[in-house]
Order: sequence, then C-alpha cells, then structure tokens
Amino acid sequence: MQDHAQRQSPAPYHHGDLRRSLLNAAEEILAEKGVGGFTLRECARRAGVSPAAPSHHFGNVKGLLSVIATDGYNALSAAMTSAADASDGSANDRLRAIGRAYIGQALHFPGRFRVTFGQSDLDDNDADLHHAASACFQILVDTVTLATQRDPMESTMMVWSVVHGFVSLVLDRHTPFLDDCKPPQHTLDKMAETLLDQCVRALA
Amino acid sequence: MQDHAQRQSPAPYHHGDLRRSLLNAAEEILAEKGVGGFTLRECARRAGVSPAAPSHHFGNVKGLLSVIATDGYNALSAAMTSAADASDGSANDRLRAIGRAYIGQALHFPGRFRVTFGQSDLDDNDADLHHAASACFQILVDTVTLATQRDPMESTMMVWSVVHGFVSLVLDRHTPFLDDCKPPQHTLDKMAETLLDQCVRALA
DNA sequence: ATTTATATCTGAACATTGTTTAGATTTGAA
DNA sequence: TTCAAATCTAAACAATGTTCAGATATAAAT
Repeated sequence: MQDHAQRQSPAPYHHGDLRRSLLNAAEEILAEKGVGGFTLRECARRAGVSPAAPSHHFGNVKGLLSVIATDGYNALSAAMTSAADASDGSANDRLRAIGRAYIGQALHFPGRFRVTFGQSDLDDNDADLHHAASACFQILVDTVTLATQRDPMESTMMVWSVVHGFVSLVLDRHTPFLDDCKPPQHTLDKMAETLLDQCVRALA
Repeated sequence: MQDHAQRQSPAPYHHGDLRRSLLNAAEEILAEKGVGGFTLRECARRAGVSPAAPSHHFGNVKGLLSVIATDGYNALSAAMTSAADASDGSANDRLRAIGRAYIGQALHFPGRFRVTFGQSDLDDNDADLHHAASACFQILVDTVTLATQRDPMESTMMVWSVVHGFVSLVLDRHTPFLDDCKPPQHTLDKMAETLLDQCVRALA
C-alpha cells in the first residue's frame, strides 16, 4: 500500500513526494515502536524506496529526526496557544491550560515527543529546529510570567519541570500511582490536574 | 590495560571476574558517551574478551543494562537515605535533602541515571530490579508523607515530577536559564534550591 | 589421582543497521 | 532537442547484537 501519490501499476522510478512520505512513515514507526524501535531502513521500506533514498532528502538519520523534532515543537506550540486562548482568560487558568496541553501532546504523540525532547541526537546546526524550540519556550515563559509575581525564569522552570517530569515518568512507566486503579485514564487526568493546581499554589 | 585481575603475561583463557569487569566497563562507557553510545561489543573489548563472552553472564544487552539499572536504584536509595539522615531532621528539610540527592545523583551519573529511568528497554522479569525500584520509591513516599498533610501519592508524584523533570531537562540540554550566566554550576544549584522551596510551598 | 561434569570463553557465522559510491532514470530548463 | 540537475537504485562497507559448536579451565565425584 506504499503511498506513492495517485500513480498506478508499475512503480515509478520517482516517488512523487518522498520527503513527506518518509516523515509520515517515521511518525508512524515512532508511534508504534517508540524512538528505540525506529530505523531509517524501515522508514524507506514503508515508503517503498531503497535504503539509500532518504539520504537525498535528509542527509542522514539525524537530519530526519531533527525535522520530526521541529514538527514536534510546532505542534506543541500550536496546542498550547489554542488551549490558552480557549480558557476563561485568567492568568492562572491560561497557565493550567498550557500545562494540560503539554501533557496531552506528550501522551498522545509519545514517539514524536521523545524525539523532540529526548536524548536522540539531533542536528545542533538546524536553524529551523532552534527557532521552533525558542518559540515554544517563549509561550511557556510568557504565560507563566503573567501568572506570578515571582522570578519569571525560576517560575517557568518550575512549571516546565513538573509537566515534563510527569509525562517522562508516565511514558517511561514509572507510575506506581496507577497500580490497581479502575480506569487508568481517569486517574491519570486527575493526577495531572492535581499537579497543575500545586504548580499554581507554588507560584502564588 | 585490560583488567584481568592480577594474572600476568599470556592472557588466561578465563578472566577471573568478568562479570564485574563488564559492569565496570559499561558504567565507564555510559559515563563517557551516554546511553546512546553504549555498545555491548565495546564493553567486551574493554574487558578484553570476545563479543560473545557477555552473553554467558547477562544473557543479552537487556540483561546487562538491567543490572546497571538495579545498581542505579540502589545508589539513589543510599544517597537519599544518607542525605536525609544528615539533614537537621525537620520533615521539610529531609524532603529538600532527598530532592537534592536525587538531582545530584542524576547529574553526577547521567549515563547510569538514564539507563535506570530512561526508555532503554530493560528486563521486566528481573526481580532484583523491581525490588530496588520499589525500595527507592518507598523512600520518596515516606519522606514526602511526613512533610505534608495532603494526599501522599499525589504529593509524592509532585515532588518526583519536579526533580525528575528538572534533571531530565538539564541532561537533555533544555536549559535556557543557563544561557550566558557566569558559573553554570552555581546557577544550576540555585535553580535546584528554588524548585525544592517551591515544592515545599506547594505541599504546605 | 582419575574421571566426569560444569562453568567459562573463543571463533565464526548471520541478519540487520546507517552510510557511501557509482550509475541509472526522470524531470525541467536552455 | 539537448543538457544539466534532481531523484532514486544497486551494491558494497563497517559495525552491531546474537547464536552455536567447540575449546579450555575449574570443580566435583568417584
């Protein structure tokens, strides 16, 4: 079912939109097997091309993952922004909203999240990646700053540490609070809300 | 310089204490190159044995890393316990002490910490590993419980999320607060203290 | 002591991975 | 139509984790 556009019968030599297909395949693999199970060759396989094909579009695996990470930052920024705007407008509610959005993105797209924030080595010279990361961080800083009188950077690191630590522990299965509880999702959501409340209290 | 005990000239067929040597080599590699740069073959190389040798002691790489993770949990438990005992004895000070110890262990032994808590797949059936993890978590729960009137599990996850998130962000280089600041270590320590203070406030 | 069994390690092989290189094919512009 | 650039393949390379038969050393049993 290799998705080479709407071309038919004999597989064409050229793919059509290989770059996009490789990114789709990559996110698919990341969602299925996580960052540890990701291989460039399987990416190529799913896109229906040879193992050498990706190099022409991304250089190497580091290049491809850097694009995935950039997408991750941008998706996170969008989710946080729209969540904040959809909230009731109070500074603390906006803060809770972006925290909820951060947690939601991480848990819904764990593979991409791990590539974005994990220790998978990315291209340090990727300007797009740096820009996306800075923009994402700025949303955090701005929202936190409006919700506290305390030091902006310290407060930002507090909130970021809480949500990032929480999702990291959950994704890596360090969740004793989920042991024998009826609907895990409900417990998870309730725990997240509690942590966000405690964040607000810490910054008061 | 392969450390096969105190045997001399012609390398003996048997190593002497290969299991220990492999673990030492593994922690060495983890400290140097991180979990991403770890390979079982280099482990064997540093211990001066063939690539197949480790399998007799650990089964596979997952088995070896599980032992490393167990060591990580035990070292963390020891560090937290002694830090708490060395504090002035108040519940909040003990809490701050174990938080400081958690952060310290992670930043001083980043490779081992990542194996312990990261997504490197470990042996889920390793009883020693489970026991070490539970004991470590219990120290957290006990210390937090004595320092708050709030729900123990929720409070524990709050503290754990803060310290775990903070070290994860630092280890993965997501540290905008370190940009252009004179002595990074001082800024790092000050930030850690601030976060621990905010934890205490959140649990009050 | 001699034999037997067990533990430990090697050497060679296998499949898989990321990457490079030369060349084939297609596209598009001059 | 011609020629250059972009795109992809096929084949090869070194490196990795793992397995397997066999070599070697240690320990136990007789």
